[in-house]
Amino acid sequence: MKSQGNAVRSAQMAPITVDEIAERIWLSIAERRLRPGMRLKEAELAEIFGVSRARIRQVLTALERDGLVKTEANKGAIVAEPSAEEARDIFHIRREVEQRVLARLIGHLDAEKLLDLFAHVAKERAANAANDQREIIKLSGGFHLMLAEMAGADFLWGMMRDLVSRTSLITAAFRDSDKYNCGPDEHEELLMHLKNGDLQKAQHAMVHHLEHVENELKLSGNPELARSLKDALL
Amino acid sequence: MKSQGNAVRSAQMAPITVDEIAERIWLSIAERRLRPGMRLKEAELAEIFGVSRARIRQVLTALERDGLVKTEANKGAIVAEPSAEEARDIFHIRREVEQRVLARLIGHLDAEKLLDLFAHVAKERAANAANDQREIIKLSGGFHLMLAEMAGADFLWGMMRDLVSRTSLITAAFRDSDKYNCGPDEHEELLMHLKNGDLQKAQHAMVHHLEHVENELKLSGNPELARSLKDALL
DNA sequence: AGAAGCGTTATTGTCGACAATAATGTCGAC
DNA sequence: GTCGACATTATTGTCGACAATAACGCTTCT
Repeated sequence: MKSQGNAVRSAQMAPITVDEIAERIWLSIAERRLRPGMRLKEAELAEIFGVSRARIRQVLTALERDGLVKTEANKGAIVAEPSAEEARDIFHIRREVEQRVLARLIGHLDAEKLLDLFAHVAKERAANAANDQREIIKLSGGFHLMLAEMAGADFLWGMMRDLVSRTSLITAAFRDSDKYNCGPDEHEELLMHLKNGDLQKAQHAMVHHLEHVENELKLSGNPELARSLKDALL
Repeated sequence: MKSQGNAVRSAQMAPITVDEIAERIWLSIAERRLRPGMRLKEAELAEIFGVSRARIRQVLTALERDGLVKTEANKGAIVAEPSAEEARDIFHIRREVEQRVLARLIGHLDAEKLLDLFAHVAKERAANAANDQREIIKLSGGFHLMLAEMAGADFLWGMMRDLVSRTSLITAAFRDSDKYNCGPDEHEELLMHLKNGDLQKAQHAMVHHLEHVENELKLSGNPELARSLKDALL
């Protein structure tokens, strides 16, 4: 079929932004619709999203910064293929960063922010009830990002965006079950400790939460199981 | 004066790469020739380096990723203005990442790599003796990056590149003396522990080293001293 | 039949020109 | 004289076209 309208997005509507495209791709990776090793051709993406290649190039640069894709000079971009070792590094560093976020947050945390956080967890719960995978993924990452944002620490926020992205990829690559496991219960428990102003317990809950997520992955044994075409075919 | 040759780099020589331009700017920032808050106009940079604006745009994107510049939509890029709090966050995270690097490195470290590391420190010593600031800066960061690279951990290496860049900026912004202080002695001490295969001592030396660097900065008291015009005039 | 060299095609990299936006300066009204 | 609206300028954002490079298939020789 050679098309009648060549782009998915029709003509005169407001063009999609770089961030929106990046999020769409991120979600596709997290949902395992885009698998590690898959090729991301610029022209193809440009057509799909109805934008110029220059836009797509910015998207790919951003995705590479967040560890979701890997680009090689003159060879284009593929969905990144994290190793189990790398996954452990990421979780290790993430635990440290998240603890720092909490330490910085506990200072300037007011009633309003706490309410927003609880409201966010409520949304997570709703998404879980509705079994809306895409929303679950977005909100799970969003919770951790929200903490970093409220902490008012730009550097840590940037780190967290990176780490959340990479965690999404890792989860997509190494979980075996289909249920996404950054559940609202542990988030809420964390919030209770924050509400009480107990940094130590909050940090402990955070570490436990992240270890829980990590332990549900099959990072043991085989370093990386067949995901790309070449791996699948030997 | 309206010029006779409009670019600094003459015509038919091989064009400078994005990475080279980024390094030049990084060094200028680390040497305090470019101060925090200074505006980086694309056209200006394009002229200086004799490349197109598209190239410069890539450079600025990379520099932003490493925390050296901050860009605002439709308003261009300026040299980043780190706060003292941010500086402390960065050192805190850097200590954790560096320890992880060492833990990963200690496994596959052979005689050849160790020799390369000692050779690198020797170069640092030579640069210090010659008082070559630019070389000192490059080699100091390079040592830490070298450790990450030898550890074979891509993720940690990316983190370290980011952290080293940001540390350079912080050092430029907050040190009062002119002598650069990531000295070869402490690097060599670290190597001795690595040579002995003593991870604990190596990590301890690393933490001590980084704390030493941090403590030589004036991060106390005033959150950030006047650097931009608006700060200077209140 | 297999492999190496070559031409073709597909894909990424680069650039210059134009559009959109924000900053600046100017004029006029009160 | 000062404030506000408007025109002008400077700067960034976007795009389409072209160049460079790498992947692929084909032919040919052994």
